[in-house]
Amino acid sequence: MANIYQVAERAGVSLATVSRVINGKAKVAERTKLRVEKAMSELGYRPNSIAQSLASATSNRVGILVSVLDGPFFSNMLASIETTLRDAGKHVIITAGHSDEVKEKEAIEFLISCRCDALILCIDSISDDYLVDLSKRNVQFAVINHQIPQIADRCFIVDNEQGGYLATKSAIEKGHKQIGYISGPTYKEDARLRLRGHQRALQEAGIKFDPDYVYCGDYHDSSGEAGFAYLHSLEKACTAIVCGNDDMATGVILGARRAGIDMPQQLSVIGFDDLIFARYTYPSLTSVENPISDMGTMAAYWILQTVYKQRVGKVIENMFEAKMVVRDSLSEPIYHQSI
Amino acid sequence: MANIYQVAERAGVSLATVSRVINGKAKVAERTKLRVEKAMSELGYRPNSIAQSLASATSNRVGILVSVLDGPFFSNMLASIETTLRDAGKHVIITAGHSDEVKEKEAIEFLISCRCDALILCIDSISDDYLVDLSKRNVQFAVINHQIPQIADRCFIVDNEQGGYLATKSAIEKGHKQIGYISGPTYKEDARLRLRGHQRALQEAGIKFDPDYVYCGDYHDSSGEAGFAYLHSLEKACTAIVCGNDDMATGVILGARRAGIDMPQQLSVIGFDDLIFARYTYPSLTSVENPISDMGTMAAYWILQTVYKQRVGKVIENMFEAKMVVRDSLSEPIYHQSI
DNA sequence: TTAACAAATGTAAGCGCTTTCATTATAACA
DNA sequence: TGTTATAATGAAAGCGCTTACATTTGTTAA
Repeated sequence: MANIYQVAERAGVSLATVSRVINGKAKVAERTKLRVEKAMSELGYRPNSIAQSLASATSNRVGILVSVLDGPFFSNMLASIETTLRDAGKHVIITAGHSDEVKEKEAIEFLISCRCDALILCIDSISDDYLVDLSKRNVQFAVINHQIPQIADRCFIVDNEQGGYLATKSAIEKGHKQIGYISGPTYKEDARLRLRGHQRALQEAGIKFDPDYVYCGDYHDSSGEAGFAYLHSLEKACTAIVCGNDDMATGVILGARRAGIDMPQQLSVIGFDDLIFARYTYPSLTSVENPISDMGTMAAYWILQTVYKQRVGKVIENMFEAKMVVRDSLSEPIYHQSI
Repeated sequence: MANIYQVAERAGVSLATVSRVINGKAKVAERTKLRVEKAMSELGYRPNSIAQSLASATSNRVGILVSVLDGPFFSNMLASIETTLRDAGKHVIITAGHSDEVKEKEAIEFLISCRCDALILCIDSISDDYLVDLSKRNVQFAVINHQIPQIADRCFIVDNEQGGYLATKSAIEKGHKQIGYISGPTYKEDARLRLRGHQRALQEAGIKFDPDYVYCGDYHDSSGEAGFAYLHSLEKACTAIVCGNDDMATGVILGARRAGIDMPQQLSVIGFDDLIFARYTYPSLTSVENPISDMGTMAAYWILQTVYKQRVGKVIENMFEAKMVVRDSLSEPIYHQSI
């Protein structure tokens, strides 16, 4: 493939001039610019991005680290990040951390050794302290789904507390009073915040919060089943179960069906995330939308603006609203209907 | 960050020697090797992969193009490709083609201009001819999910005919005789092959193939619903519907439930792909496993072997077996049970 | 001891660009 | 017309490596 010398020769200019028309920064006389462009297209010339990177000390690579690459949660986000960054001429390198602290750190080091200009991190096993340290090593990065006070400007999150609040509130509005909650692991901040929102909704409605009606799961569907079994065994049965995510809600649905419980008549179920399969469960799952894709796009814009000094016509927002997506798995409780 | 000169200086050797210990190809005396390694770790040195790429004319990048990045189908595959290639020290650049011919071609050009050493293509809108041409432009690539005779050695596919055969055969074995089929768009080879397998299973069982019992959908769930409506309206109703993929099978389930049909008692449904949500539908979906993830891994091995001349201890296979995954949506037909 | 050869290491060119600084062409004005 | 300011272009160094080739060092055998 042709290189910049050959273009320069063909256009009868120096390679510096060719470089100028490639980058469009410095000004070049219109006539010579046309000559150069003609030579470039005649030769089918494409700048060698590797040489550009080496000479300019900018790789134009953005590294993305997600905790799980397989599974539906991040795929929309990856798609929107990829689109946004590719439009800006950046390359996206994607790695998976497999929800493991060691592997996630390795992946970060891998991305750094790839000379990424910036990273987007969607992780769940790495401590805040590590990330704060990372920010001091002058590694540029954005964090999705995780709020770290010291570096809040580069964190992009959904309002988890509000999401938990809305989920429980929507159950209360249907008339539910006995509401179980299956939480994600409470060492995770998002799980804690969602639970806190749940409590606030109860309190606001004058319903006493009873810790016995909270089961702490691990965000996987099996713990949804286990949580259902636990809540089902309690003296006073729940008429609704709010879950910290959709996977666990799915587990509840499976468990409840196995127990011969009619949904939503006898039991309403609410999830969180609004994953793609929420509409395929039976009954279709009412859930809190997690705008993970918007967060990814915003993180990409933040990087374009902060790292690449591009003017993106966007206001950078760090916190995203949660919204209810109501489907069939939420209805009025049976004792309410029978009045 | 330190560069190779500083390492060389600290170790008291020339930079060529440092380069040799980095790459491990040429031999270096054990003593000097240790000195160099000591210097590297003391300086926290990491080779600059961009400079390596430029000097060696190998980018160590592999580009992946998938037709849809959002959605569950490819995410497992991406995960396994990424793991395999990262272990081999390659960087993975992922792009989406959005099932659009122009965009897919643009994406290929983008990946080429990224100087990828090789591509892995999972696409559905680009013609065979284009890919054959591409192979002549000495672009190295593997194709997943698509069989092209001229370049068969670099194509990795599931045995679609066998998959379609197995799906229908499993229905026949349960006693179904009136079996509807909802096909993917027949301009796609995989859809045609799956349908052909369906026909073979019927023929083998002595059931006459009736084209009226085939509905041609577009692989999306809405066309599953439409296909159900069509098959349901026929004089003699089907007791089982075999679908070209899981999305359409999901559409059938939704449509059938809306029509008040009991599944699987009154209607069995079989999908293809065994997507992650197959176990969450109700009834849980019997499907043909599409080993997309294994195919991705194999394509990665093929690239490591063919492009990077690495010895991978693997036999490269191009065609993968389809396997039935039986769940609740397939049962004996009602008239059979009542005997 | 020394010739002959192999192993280890060094030298230097080059990969294809960007960018600083120097130079030349052009324009503006007295 | 000559002078100066300004715009356009060119020359050349360097980004951090790899690698062909040259040189030095070490080893073996006569």
